[in-house]
Amino acid sequence: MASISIKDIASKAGVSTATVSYVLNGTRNVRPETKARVLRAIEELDYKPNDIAKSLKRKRTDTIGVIAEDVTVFNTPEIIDGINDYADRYDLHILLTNLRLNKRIGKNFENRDRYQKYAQGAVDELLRKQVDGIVYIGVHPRDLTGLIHTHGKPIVYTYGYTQNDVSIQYDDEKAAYEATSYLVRQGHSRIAVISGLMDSIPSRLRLNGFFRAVTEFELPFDPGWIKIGDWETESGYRLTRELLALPNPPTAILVMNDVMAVGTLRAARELGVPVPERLSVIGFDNREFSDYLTPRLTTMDLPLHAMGYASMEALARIIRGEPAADVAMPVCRLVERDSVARPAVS
Amino acid sequence: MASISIKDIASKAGVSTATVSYVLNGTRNVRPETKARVLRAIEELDYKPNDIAKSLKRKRTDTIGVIAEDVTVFNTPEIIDGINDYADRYDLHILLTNLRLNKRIGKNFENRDRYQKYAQGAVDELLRKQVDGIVYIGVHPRDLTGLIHTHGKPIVYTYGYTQNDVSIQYDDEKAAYEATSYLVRQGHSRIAVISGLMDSIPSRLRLNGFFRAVTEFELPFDPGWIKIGDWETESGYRLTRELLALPNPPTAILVMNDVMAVGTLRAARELGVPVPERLSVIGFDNREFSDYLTPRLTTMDLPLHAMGYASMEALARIIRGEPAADVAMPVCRLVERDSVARPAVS
DNA sequence: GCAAGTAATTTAAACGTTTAGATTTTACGA
DNA sequence: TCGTAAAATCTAAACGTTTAAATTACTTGC
Repeated sequence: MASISIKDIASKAGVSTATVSYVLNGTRNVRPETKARVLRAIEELDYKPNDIAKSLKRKRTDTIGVIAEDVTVFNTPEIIDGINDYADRYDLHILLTNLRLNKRIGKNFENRDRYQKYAQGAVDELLRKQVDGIVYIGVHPRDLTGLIHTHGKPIVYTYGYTQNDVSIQYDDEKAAYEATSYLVRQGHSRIAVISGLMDSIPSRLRLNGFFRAVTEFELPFDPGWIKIGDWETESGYRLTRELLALPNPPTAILVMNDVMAVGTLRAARELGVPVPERLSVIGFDNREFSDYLTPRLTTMDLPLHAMGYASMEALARIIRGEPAADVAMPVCRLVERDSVARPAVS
Repeated sequence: MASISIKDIASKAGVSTATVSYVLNGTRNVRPETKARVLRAIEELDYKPNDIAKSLKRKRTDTIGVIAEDVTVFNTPEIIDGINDYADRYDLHILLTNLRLNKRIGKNFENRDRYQKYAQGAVDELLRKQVDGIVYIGVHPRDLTGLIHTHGKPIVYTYGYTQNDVSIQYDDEKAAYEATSYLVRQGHSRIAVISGLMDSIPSRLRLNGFFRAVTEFELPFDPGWIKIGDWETESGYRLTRELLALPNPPTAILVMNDVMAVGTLRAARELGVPVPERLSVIGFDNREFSDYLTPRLTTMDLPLHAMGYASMEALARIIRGEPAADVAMPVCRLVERDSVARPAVS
C-alpha cells in the first residue's frame, strides 16, 4: 500500500507487469498504443521505479563503493569529483565510505591494526550492499592488498602505489623531471631539492626524476643540495635556511610539496633573499593556497580529477571483463606563477 | 549459483531459512546448539548477507542520500566528514551525489534552470535507490524547496538558509558579533568591515551581528567604514586600500571571508602598514591557507563537521518520527593567530 | 479466407531476504 | 506418564522487479 508499484500501473493500464517492464526498459517491442497507455498510467499515478527490487533481480546495482582514507585531505575531494563525473555520464551511483584516518588513527598512521579493522569493515559493508566494484583513494593501499577478499568484486586503487592490483597514478618521476627541466630552461643550474619523507614512494620517484634531469642536462651536483624534509612547513623553513647558508647556495629549489614551500618562502623572506629575484622556488601539489602566497607559488598541479575519472574507467572495464591496462595515465602540469625567474647573473 | 545465500546455509545447518534469519538478526530466541550449527555453516561457507534483498523486504535501506552542490568547495568535505561520523556510529550508509555546480554551471550560478534540472535529477535518482532520507549541502536550498516532491522521504538542508524545511546552520549573526567583541576587547574602537555580496544571507546576518556589537559597545561609527566586497581576493585588496586612504582610517578590519582577507593583507603590506601593529585583521572561515599567510590570520572557524553531524541527527529524528527542532545549533569559534593586536596608541 | 510467420503480450518463476502465523519440540508439575 | 504451557522451529507469503517461455494477436501472401 505504501508506494505505487509496477503492478498498480499494470492493472491501471490493463496490461501485465511484464509489458510495463518492457516499456520501462525498452527491452522488447510494444505496440505504440499500449505503450501510450502504460506511459499515461505511470504519469497519472506518479510511479517511481524501485531500484532495489531491480538490483535484486538483476544482480547488479550500478553502484560503485568508494573508500576514501580521509575526505578532508586536500587531494580527495577532487578525486571524488572525477569519480562523480564518470558516474554521472554512465549512470552509476557512489556509495561513499570515509575511513576518517587522520582523525581516528592520526596523521602518522601509528595504529596499523586499527586501520586494518576499519578498512576490512568498510569493504565488508560495501560488499553486503552489493556494489559492483570498489575504488580506494589513499596512500596506504599496500596495507590493504591481500587483506581484502573481495568476493569477486573488482577493486581499483588510486593515489597510492600498490604492486598487486590495478592502480591509477600520475607519473611522479616525470613530474619532478619536468619541474627540474623547467628550472633549467629558465637558466638555472645550481638546483637544490627539499624532499619529503624517504619512506614515501612519491618522494623516491620524484628524486629519481630530479636526478634524471641532473644527469641529462649535466648539471653541477652537490650532495649538500639534497635535503630531506617531513612534508611540513617547519621543515621547509629549516632546510631552506640551511641551503641559503651554504658557501655555494643554489639559485633554485625544487620543493616536493607546497606546504614545505611555504616554509621556504618564509625563510627566504626572513633572510632578505628576494624570491624570485635571487631564489627561484617551485612547489608540488598546486594547493589552493599557493595562489595566495607572496610571491604566488609556481608549482606542479596534480591531475586529481583525471585520476578519479580514470579509476572509474578502469573499474568499468574490469567489470565488463575487458583489460584495464590501457587507461591513460593522468599527467601533471606545471602552473607558472611568480616564484620562478631567470637567475641573477652573479 | 553465484553467491551463497541464506538457503545454502540453512540446508547445510539442517534448519529453515527463518531460523538462519533469526540468528543473523537476533530477532527471536534460538537454541544455543542450533545457533552454533548455523554460525558454523556461515563460517564454513563464508556467507555474506545480501543487504539488497534485506532492504527490499524491510522497505528500508539504512542509506542516506547526500546531495552536495560541489564537493570541491572548501566547506563540503568537512561537512561530509561530519555526516560520515554519524553514519559510522549508527550503521548508516551514504549515497553521494555531487551536483558539480561550479564546473557545470559556473560559480555565479548564472544558469538557474540547468540547476533545477540537475537537482531534480539527483533527487529522483536517490529516491529510486530508496534512500531513507536526504541531506542537502549547499547555498541554494531556496531554489530546491518546493521543487522537490520527495515522496514522503524527509530532507534536511545544511549550510544554506531555507525557510520551509529543516535546516542546520551555524549562527552567522552571533559569529560576527563575537568577532567584533573580540576586537573591542583588544582595545579597538575604530572598526571597519569588508562584507561579502549583499544578496547573500550570511553577509546580511554578519552585518547585523557587527552592528549589534557597535551599538552595544557604543563604538564610533562611520558609514565609510562599511565596504561591500564580492568574496574575492581582489575586492579585499581594493577595499582595504580605500579604507586605509581614509582621513580617519580604522585600526581593525573585520573581513567576511579569508579569501578577501588575503587581499587585505596584501594591500596593507604594499602600503607599508604593518599587520597587526598598525592594523588588525580578522577573517572568516578558517580556511586552511590562513595558517600559511604572513602574518598568520586570526579568523572565525566554521563548525562544519558539527553541521554535518547535526544534519544527520536531525534527519534520523525525523525518520523516527520525532521532532527535529531540538538538535543543537553548531557554533563558530575564534581562532587566535597573529593578525590581531592591541591598537597602537596614536 | 486460411495457413504460416511474425509481433505483441502474458504467465509464472526467480532474485535473497524477513516475518506472521502455524507447527513441532521441550520442559515441567501433577 | 501425561497434559499443558512455553520455547523453538518451520511454512509460506511477501517485498518489486526482470525475463525465459508460452500464448495470443496480428500480417501477409496465396
